[in-house]
This record gives sequence, C-alpha cells and structure tokens, in this order.
Amino acid sequence: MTKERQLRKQEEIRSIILGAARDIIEKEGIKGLSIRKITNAIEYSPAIIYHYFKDKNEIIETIVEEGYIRILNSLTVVERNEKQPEKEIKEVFSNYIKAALDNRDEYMTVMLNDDPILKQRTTILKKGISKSSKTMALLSETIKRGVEQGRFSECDVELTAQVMWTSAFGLIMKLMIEKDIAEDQINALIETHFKTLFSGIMIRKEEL
Amino acid sequence: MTKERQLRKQEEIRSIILGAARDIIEKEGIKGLSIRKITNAIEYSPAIIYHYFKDKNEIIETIVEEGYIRILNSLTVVERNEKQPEKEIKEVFSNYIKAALDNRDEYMTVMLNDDPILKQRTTILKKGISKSSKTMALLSETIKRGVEQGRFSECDVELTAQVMWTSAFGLIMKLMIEKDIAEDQINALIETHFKTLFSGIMIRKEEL
DNA sequence: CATATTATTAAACACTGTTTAATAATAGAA
DNA sequence: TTCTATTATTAAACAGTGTTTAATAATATG
Repeated sequence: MTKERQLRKQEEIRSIILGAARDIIEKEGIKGLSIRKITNAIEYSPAIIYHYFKDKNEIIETIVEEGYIRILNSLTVVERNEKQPEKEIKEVFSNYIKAALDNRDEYMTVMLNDDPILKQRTTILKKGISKSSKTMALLSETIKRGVEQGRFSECDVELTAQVMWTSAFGLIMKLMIEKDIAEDQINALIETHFKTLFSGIMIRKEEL
Repeated sequence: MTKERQLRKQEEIRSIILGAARDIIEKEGIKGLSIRKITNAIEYSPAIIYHYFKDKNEIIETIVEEGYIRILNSLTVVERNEKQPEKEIKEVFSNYIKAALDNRDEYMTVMLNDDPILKQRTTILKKGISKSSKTMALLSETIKRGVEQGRFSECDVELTAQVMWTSAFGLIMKLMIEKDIAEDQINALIETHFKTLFSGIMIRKEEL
C-alpha cells in the first residue's frame, strides 16, 4: 500500500468518526456528544478515537470550525447601493444573522464558550477576527460614504459600526433563544431592528 | 426538640450545602460544581445531598435564582427626568447591565441554557418575564413621553423599546465575553452605545 | 517469511450524578 | 428511662463520562 493510500484510509476513518459525531450533535446538541456514542455508532471501541484525534475537544473543534467558517463565508461583499447605503449595511448583517441561525450550536460555542473547548482554538478565532475586522472596515467605509453624501449624520464611524455589531449580536442571541421562529418573521425582525437602529429616536441631536 | 427547631436545623444544613456550592461556583464556575466537591468541602457523604435537595439541578437553580433576582431587583424605577427622558432610559439600562455583569454565571444560565437545568424553572422565568414586561411598559411610556414632548421622533414605541432591549442584550453579552474590563470603561461603552442608539444615523427619516 | 509498523481493543482509572439498603442518631411516647 | 418511630447519614453500587496503558491483531515493508 502506498503512503498516500494509507493516509487516505486514515482520513476516511477520521471523517467517519466526524460524520457520526455530526449526527449525534444534530440530534442531541454538542453536550449530548460522547465518545462512546460515537464508537457505538461506528461499531468500534472507545479507545480508537484517540488514535485519530488528540481528544474529544479536537472533534468538537473540528465540527465547530466547519460551522463557524460557513458563517464567516456569509460575510461577503454585497452589491453596492450608492443611493441607499443603509440597505447595503442591512444586507450584510442579514446574511450574517441567517448564517448564524443556520449554525446555532457552532456560533454559540465560538461566541460564548470560555470553558474547556475554546481555550486554544486560536486558529479559528484568528480567522474570525480577521474576517470580522475586514467586514468592520467595510462597514465603516459604507457609513463614511453615507455621511459624506449627506445621507447619514456626522458621527464617529468606527464607533457607530461597533454599536451596530453589538446590537446585531443581541438580535442574533434573541433569535437563537426564541427558537421556532418562521423565516419571514425573522426577516421582519431584522428589518424593524435596523430601521430603528438607523433612524434613532432623537430629534435634536446636538443636545446629546 | 420542637418541630420548628427541627426545621431550622434542616434549613441550616441546606444553607451549608448551598454555601459550599456557592464557593465552588465562584472559583470554578457552574460547570465546575460537583456533588462530591460539595460533600468533600462540608465533610459529608455524597448521598446526603439527596436528603436535602431533589438533585443537583435544584442546587444550581436555587443559586442561579438568587443571582437572577439580584439582577431583577436592579430594575427599579429611576428618578424621572422630564427634560431628558433619554437619560432616564439610559439609567435603567445602565443599572440592569451592571447587575448582569455582577452576576455573570447566573445571567448566562438563565438567558441561554436550554439544556438540562432550565427546563422547568418556570417560577424563576415567570418572575423574570413579569418584571421585564413591567420595565418594558415603563420604557415604552418614557419613550412615548419623549415623543409627545417633541424630543423624540414619531415611532412605534413598543417596537423601539424592544429594539433597545435587544441591543442592550447584545452589549451585555459583549461585555461578558470580553472579561476584565475596568468599571469606567464599561461606563464609557454604555454611554456611547446608547448615544448612538438614540441619535441614529439617518438624516432624512421619511425615506426609510 | 520475518520484522517493523500500524490499527484495534480490553481493561482499568478517575471522574461524574444518582439510588438502594443498611445503619446511626435522635425524637416522642409509655 | 426504655421502646419505638422517625430522621439523618452513609457505604456501596450503578450507569454514565473522558482518557490511558498495555496487549493483541492486522498489515506493510524489508
């Protein structure tokens, strides 16, 4: 057997393990995943896992990273809207929010697990930070454009961009907690959220 | 021994168990809590727990509820600010956010644990929903007042109130994730967040 | 064919939460 | 006080968890 074929065989079993793990996570969530459940499903002994993975965390990390990358990939450049830059911004967030909702477990794990798993997942986090900061820069630019063309009021663009992120994060969390929301309802919530966010409620801004 | 004294004795041991549990949670987080850690600390056998509590969840629920109530208690009526209702709103949120940050574990558990623990914690959730909806009503009223006095622009007050909550939730989560932030920095972030939220960025609102 | 490498597992270890049945301690009644 | 009934406490086990060790089976390479 050639070395390559051997490596392919190894990769195959690795992906069989990951496949079983994905199935379990889909049905029972990340917390429902256990080494013995995986090995029962693939009819191997529990110890086999440690021949293909360092530990259980490596399995979870791998799967979480896949989902997180799907989310990051949603952060693509959207069609430029010269007249209504706010539509551009809303579309970027809308894509991101939907991708996050499609990968709940993974998003939650990346975002708020400070426990065993994500201590040294620097790789995945770096990717996230890199992509997010690029998106943030793009967002700032769009806001700046809006200000320059007199459509947006004068503001600290970086700060405004950050508040938008924070606020969108809250919306994502809210939508994730209240599960079983219909697609069109999600769209409506995103719509009104950003509408309110853009418009603000103050009339005399100079007083703030 | 009178029946009362007996009950007092029981309550005493219950609170000793809870005290030990609190210590462990403070040091190692809720996930670090274990029955055997508790019973080692109080020098009892593991089985004793089940004489004073239904199960481990009841202990966690009790402690989480304590913290959550502290957060809910922060939702008190603030001094009315007739001229600047936005200051009133910001103060309400500011209190709430700080209370949430002071009770991280509890807040996180109540908010985003759909797993074993919070399935039947209807009691605690009802309290939360009741208090939150009262606060929400108050918030709506304040916004309405602002609109009527011409300080805030015309808007769907309930919707605006909801967006504010969502957005504040995002801010809380952000602040919780990025731990080790100084008190004054937190204040600054709250300040700018609500400033941006109030002002919005659109100039021609009628176009939205 | 023999050897070296790799794959796989049985068994154990140290943890979890929880239950059962037995025992120790104490309360109230005679 | 003594006896009984109640309560408090525990030892031991069960069924889980992740992980490690050492032995074995399978395969590749010389």
